[in-house]
Amino acid sequence: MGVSKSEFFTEQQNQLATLFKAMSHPARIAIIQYLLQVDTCICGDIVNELPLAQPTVSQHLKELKNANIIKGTIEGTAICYCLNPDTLKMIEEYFEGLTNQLQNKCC
Amino acid sequence: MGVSKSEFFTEQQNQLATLFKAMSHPARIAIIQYLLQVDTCICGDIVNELPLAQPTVSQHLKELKNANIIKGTIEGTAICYCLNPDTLKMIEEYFEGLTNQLQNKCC
DNA sequence: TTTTTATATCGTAATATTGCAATATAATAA
DNA sequence: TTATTATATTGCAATATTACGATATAAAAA
Repeated sequence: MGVSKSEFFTEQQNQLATLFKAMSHPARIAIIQYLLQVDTCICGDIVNELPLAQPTVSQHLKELKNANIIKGTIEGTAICYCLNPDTLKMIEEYFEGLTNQLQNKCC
Repeated sequence: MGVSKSEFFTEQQNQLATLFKAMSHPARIAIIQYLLQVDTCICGDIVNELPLAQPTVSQHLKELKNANIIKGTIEGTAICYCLNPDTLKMIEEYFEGLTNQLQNKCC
């Protein structure tokens, strides 16, 4: 059907899946890595950094913003995008807990 | 077009995107969490744990296996699935490096 | 051998994602 | 005011994902 049966899973499971979906495209990974690499948050040249047309980049930025992975504030005619440390920290802590729990297992 | 222009991105960016795509569905998050919770790796009852039909679960397991997030070994008539600590540790370390780099930024 | 049990694969319908041209919007510059 | 510049939205074609019934496979049990 193409529809995730999200109503059968917990809210946490759906939230995590949404976060990972936002990061499941190389262009969006590239955006994250670019925002990490630049010194300042006053950007506005993300479109030129990617091998994709402007509407496509805009769409990817929107998805990252919806997932709270990046923040965008209007800066005159440009828009200043930067990473959201809270969200990334949250994901890090999830994997930290995951690997910690794993250490007590077999495999 | 529906086709990711993966050839324009680095191998690392594509690999990360593939990993996150494998984790971008609540059923697959549920599988990971279930494998983490059970004491032993001798499983084979994952189908009963999920609110999805057997072919659907089989498909999700295949995707997690392709992404190297879980390992499956034949155990008689059943199949023993367990998490792959190496892959999960790798993702954890990626986010660790990411949040460490973020601490020196503004925002 | 036949049956049962566990899992995989095929085929297909419903829906989602990706990408971009065209166009809209909205702020600044001329 | 009329450009110009930066970004967003719309519409749509190509492709991918999700789900599952039907069926296949393959090992163990009867």
